[in-house]
Amino acid sequence: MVAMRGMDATMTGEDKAPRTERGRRTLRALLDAARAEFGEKGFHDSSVVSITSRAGVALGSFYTYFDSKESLFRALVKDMSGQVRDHVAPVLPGVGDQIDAEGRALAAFLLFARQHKEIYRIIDEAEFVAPDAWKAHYGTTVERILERLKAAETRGELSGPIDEAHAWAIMGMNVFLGLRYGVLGEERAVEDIAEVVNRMLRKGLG
Amino acid sequence: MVAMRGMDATMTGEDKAPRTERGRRTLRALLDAARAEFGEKGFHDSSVVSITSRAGVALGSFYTYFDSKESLFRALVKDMSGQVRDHVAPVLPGVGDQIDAEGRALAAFLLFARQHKEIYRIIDEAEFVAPDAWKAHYGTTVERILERLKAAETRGELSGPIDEAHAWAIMGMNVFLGLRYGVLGEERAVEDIAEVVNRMLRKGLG
Amino acid sequence: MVAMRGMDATMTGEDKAPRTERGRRTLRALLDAARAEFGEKGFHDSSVVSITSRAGVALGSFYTYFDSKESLFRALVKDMSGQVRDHVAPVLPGVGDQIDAEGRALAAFLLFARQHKEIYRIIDEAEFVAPDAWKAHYGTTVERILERLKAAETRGELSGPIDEAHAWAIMGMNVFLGLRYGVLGEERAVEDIAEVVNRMLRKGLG
Amino acid sequence: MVAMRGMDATMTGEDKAPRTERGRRTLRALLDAARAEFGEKGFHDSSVVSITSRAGVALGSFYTYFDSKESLFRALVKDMSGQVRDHVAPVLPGVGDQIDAEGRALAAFLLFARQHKEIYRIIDEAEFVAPDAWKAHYGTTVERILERLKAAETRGELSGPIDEAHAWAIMGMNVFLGLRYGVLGEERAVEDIAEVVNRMLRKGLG
DNA sequence: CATGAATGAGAGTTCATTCAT
DNA sequence: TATGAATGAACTCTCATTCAT
Repeated sequence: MVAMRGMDATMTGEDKAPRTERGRRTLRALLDAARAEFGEKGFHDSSVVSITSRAGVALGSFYTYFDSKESLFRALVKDMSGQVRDHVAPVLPGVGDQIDAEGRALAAFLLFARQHKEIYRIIDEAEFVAPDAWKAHYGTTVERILERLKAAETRGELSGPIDEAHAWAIMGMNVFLGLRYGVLGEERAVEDIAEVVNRMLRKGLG
Repeated sequence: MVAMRGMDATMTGEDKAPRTERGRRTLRALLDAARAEFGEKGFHDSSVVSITSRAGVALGSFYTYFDSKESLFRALVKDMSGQVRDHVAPVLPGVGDQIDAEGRALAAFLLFARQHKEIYRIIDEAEFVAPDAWKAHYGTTVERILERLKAAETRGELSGPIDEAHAWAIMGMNVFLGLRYGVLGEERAVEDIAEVVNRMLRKGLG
Repeated sequence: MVAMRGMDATMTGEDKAPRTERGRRTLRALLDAARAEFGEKGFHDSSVVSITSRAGVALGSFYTYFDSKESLFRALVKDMSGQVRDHVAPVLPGVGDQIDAEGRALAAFLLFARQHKEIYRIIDEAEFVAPDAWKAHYGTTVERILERLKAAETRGELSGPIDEAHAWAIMGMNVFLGLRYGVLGEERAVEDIAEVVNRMLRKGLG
Repeated sequence: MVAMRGMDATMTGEDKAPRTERGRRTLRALLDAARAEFGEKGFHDSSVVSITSRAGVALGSFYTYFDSKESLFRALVKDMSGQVRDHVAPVLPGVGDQIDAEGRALAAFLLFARQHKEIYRIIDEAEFVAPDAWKAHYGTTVERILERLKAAETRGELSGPIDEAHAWAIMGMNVFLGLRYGVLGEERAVEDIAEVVNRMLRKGLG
């Protein structure tokens, strides 16, 4: 992904790891509190005091585990990005061709978004707060989509030529459908939405 | 859309309108400075002092025209939302069917995004800073797309049934393609991208 | 009044007098607006813009007539102080002795306070905003009371020796009774209150 | 009144209480600094920076203990109101009748005012800055006076009928005598002033 | 490891006053 | 005289981060 050059997806290992069981519990509590807080109020209206008080730990303890409010946010974005991946990956192999698989992936993503509505607020805000993590998220997502499409093209399932733009287009569709039918409203079945896309991808609208 | 042409969406309702020519110049300077500042640094890293100093006016003058930093941001979002609309609308009528028209719309949008790269930072951040303006932007955008698709369906140009999900899918594609090929990189011609989408919408990928 | 040394009761003639009829009307409008504004909101929560807009004149016009917000306030305090005096003085001569006269004075003052409830807010706040005007008000008031009492003592109406403390005591009674039965509530007739004081002054409570 | 003795009226309900000894010291320093600052300069000319710098603590520490400049002022008014009460109450029981007792109360109040000259500036300004605390102060003061007078009337010490107006009259006398002979000048002995009032209340001026 | 008081840079906002028109 | 835009000093309050206990 040429445009993604410069993204730093490898900034793992910052922040301090807990060494005791008690420490592990405190860290967990902080992460959960942060996810709720950032999801509800956004990065700037969230405060470290509020996060620690949600977590039931002392203010100072925050800095035992994180270097800064930003570094916690970054950790959260990476975590959620990974979770999406882990949630969607298992449904990709299955009956049917790649277009069917993309439909299943969208359905799985919609389900995930419904269970974790805060994901949009957090990942979207990463554009401003943690640009590297944000670029990493969308960069790897689009790369994965493109690889799948290329492989399908090679297998003759798609009438190419497939290029990067297709992957961006599909990611955009998924993101906005996830926003609309995952977060903003749940009035339609995820399979229904997946079917709409499936038809579009298979035969177009014409 | 036509009804919107020329109307100053920036100063609707809130904030005070200037009564003299000098005041009009000051207001213009503030809006321009704000667009640049917010586009470069985002809402929270932008400051009113910095905006006024860019604009070459005194700090206090800001509050002659705007109630708050937020209200300026809101005004800007509405303004840019209107500009996108005004930029895209003229290309919609033309030769070919609705799918061709959507392709032209995307190309026009890409050109606009290239000329106004700050639009993404500003409209995206509105999700957090001015949620109402943000919802209004995407809400009217999707409505307009849906109307066009429905009309085309009625004309028999599209093999329905068309529903809201199609509009969201198309908006998502456009937004992410605009981000990728309008803002992040300009290595491909806008017609090229439009053609990719055109093919997808016309015949799918199958 | 030894303690009042230093008060500047003579600062008349500051501010600019209007020379035209139109100017006279503007000045009048400003004074009326100021009285209402200061009475409602107090000095610090009142603003020059608000006063001028109440008066229906332009902001800049304020400085055509007053040097500053404070100087307007000072003018108002002197004005109201004079009005109290002018309202009470006429009732002093009359049937009965000096104690009767003091009762009539209190009744007249209560009536005035009921018609001009803002007087308390304005004169009380003068302690902080225009100390000289405040000292002048209470200084001349107490002097006038003391003179009357001394004269009555000379006439044999009072069993002396009368001194300054009596005057302060009576002024204090009047001020607090005016606050209670003039401003805070009007449930008792002013003659009723005057009668209570009359009895106290005539025979005490014992 | 007795029930009030020793209780910290300063920290009732609002504002945060310190949990450590160090915190207690900081809070104390802030309160002392505030009393001096407000007493000298009044509420509006006092600033939080100035108060904290007097107290020798950082600006931010102010907000560890108080919600706002106003809330500190309110706390101070309540505190001083309580202190007056606690200072005067002990002298009420004693030899003689209720009129003697009121004289002792006035003398005690004068002494207190001499030691705490800032009390007038602070309580008077509360009319504008903390109206509730101001009303509470004068309301409870007048109630207590009225109760004492009624009880004395019942015991046959006073020739009634006593009503609320008497209490307001006496409070007014005390307040203005306290201002004149407690704050503005100390040239007369407090017993002297008390004696003047004693005679007035016992036999009137007639 | 946990605690919470202390710190202070920095931000947004107000408004009396000035002044060009 | 009247107007209202322009000015900028001054102020309150926030909050991420540090550190002594």
